[in-house]
Amino acid sequence: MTDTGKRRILVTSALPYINGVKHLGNLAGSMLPADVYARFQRLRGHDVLYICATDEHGTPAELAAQAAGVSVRAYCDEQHEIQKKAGEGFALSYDHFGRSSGEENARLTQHFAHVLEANGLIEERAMKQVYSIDDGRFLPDRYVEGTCPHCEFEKARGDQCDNCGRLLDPVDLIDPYSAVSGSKNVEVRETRHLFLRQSQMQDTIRAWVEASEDWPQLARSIALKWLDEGLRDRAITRDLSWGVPVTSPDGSPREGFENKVFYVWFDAPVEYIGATEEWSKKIGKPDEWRKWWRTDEGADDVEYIQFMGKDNVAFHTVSFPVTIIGSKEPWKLVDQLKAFNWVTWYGGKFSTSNKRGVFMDQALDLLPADYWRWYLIANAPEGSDAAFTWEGFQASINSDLANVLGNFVNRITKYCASKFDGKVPDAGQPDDAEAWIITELETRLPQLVQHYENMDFRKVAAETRAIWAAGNEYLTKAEPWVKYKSSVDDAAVGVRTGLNLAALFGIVAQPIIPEAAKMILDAIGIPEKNRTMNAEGLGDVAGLIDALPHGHAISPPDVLFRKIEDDQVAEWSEAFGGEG
RNA sequence: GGUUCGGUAGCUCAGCUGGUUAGAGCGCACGACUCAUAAUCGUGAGGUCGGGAGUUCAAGUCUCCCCCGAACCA
Repeated sequence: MTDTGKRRILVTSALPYINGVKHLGNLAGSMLPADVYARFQRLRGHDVLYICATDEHGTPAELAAQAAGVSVRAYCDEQHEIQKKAGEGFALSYDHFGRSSGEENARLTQHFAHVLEANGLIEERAMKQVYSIDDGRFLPDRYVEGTCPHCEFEKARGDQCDNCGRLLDPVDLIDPYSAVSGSKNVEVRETRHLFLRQSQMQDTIRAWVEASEDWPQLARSIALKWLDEGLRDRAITRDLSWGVPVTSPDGSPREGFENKVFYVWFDAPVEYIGATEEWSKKIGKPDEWRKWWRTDEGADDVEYIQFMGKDNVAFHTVSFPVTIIGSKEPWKLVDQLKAFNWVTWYGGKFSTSNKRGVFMDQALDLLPADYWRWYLIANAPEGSDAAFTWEGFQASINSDLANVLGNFVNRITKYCASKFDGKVPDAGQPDDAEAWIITELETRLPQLVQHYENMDFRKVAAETRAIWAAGNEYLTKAEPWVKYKSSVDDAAVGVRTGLNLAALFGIVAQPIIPEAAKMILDAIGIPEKNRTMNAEGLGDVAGLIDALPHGHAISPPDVLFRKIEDDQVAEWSEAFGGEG
């Protein structure tokens, strides 16, 4: 933190794989909470950089492109745009949404490989691998299929058997054949690959993990589990054409690796840095990324927070740190991790083929992004897996958004329009009701901020809702519609305070439901510069509830949230699955 | 199989280092109000905190065993 109190916060969310639109569970487990957090910290006045990207390399992308009958590059170009659009549709406020297939990532990945090798952490090793004579190439794990040596399933993939679930080595398959051409004309040949000697880094990584005492329990225990089992050396190259080429330090193709690329898990996390460099170029400051990633060039005061699903924890706490720390260069390491469990569909898995679950693009065809954002944050899979159900979704939206927030804004703005000419009333003095709401907010607003800082998203949503609910309670106490009959001035205080509360509710709603929040703040006419959640603003509650200029004109917004009807739930359950 | 995390009101969950009558939201019942998207506000019913044993002056909160669920195992 600088002496102005302005923090520099780097936020990344796990890179979604290029292969297809993500479902709500993927959204809820990394991109969405990262966005909510980034938005909050920006509103606090901090310097936030939120980076994400598509993870494009690897066998699944090649296979999908092949199935679609297009080149991998074309396939990724198309899929990247689709995912980018889906992200925009959900109002994900990336500063940059990059691509791991970009040149920045390639250069950085090659750089890391070179320095790691210079530090003795990468070595070439010979290994046996399946070679397809008809295809004229070595076959990476998933390109080989055959009979499982354990269960005799006939279509086991080289890396894993879909029948018995065991992990396999492709050379152990019985009657192997090429998944590319179907040719059985294959043989086991010796080839060479680069291995990352993670075992050498065991103690260093353990010391780093153990020093990171404030990591959440989920992240820490997964990391320590891996370390307890011992880090294994892993091959970081594959026989593919789609990926980061393996080069010599001078940039030329490495001898014997002309037809190989780095394995996707090695280059993907480097894209956090690569995407930041892409952003840097985009804003016309090609060296700016270094201030976020090089501790010797200004990144020493950066707070770096990673958001990810639990499946990614090992890569972020062990694998990628091996790369970063092993380079012995002053790169920024993660400070805080937030790991999520899964969102399930009625307790089961999302499945495209079985019509179970809603994917990001489909969701936006049904309802505005805010509806999904609210539900997924209020029910974030933090402590354990969380089940999405239409019934829970309906209850949450109708109660929290439509009844508590939407109706509050509606009732106070409409009443103001009908009785006070749509202008913030000037008359009247605060009394007990105003004192009550001030006390209420003086305890709740700091709690809200604390929950954000702790990244407790369910609590963030619950506290946000409680603040909105306090507005309704206030109106019951102030009852301007009753006072209006005896004293218009007494009623005026309640309306004025109510309008200011509506504005405040819009402000605190911004990180979670940005679009609806904007509608509220626009309707009340809050200038952009007054929409912050900084410490000074939230600290002066008495000022907050009388902040609008007296006489200022407001206009009731349209209905903010339409309720979800029972027949819609029935229809969507039919279309997307439901009721287990 | 190993490891980890869970099992608290009908539902979804909070309950930090053990300490007054175990909490919230939804749902439900009743009442109030009428500005509002039949919204809101209040009150209440409802739990032997998965089961068993133990430690302690005191356990949802610690220990052991068992049952059930979920996840991870490169």
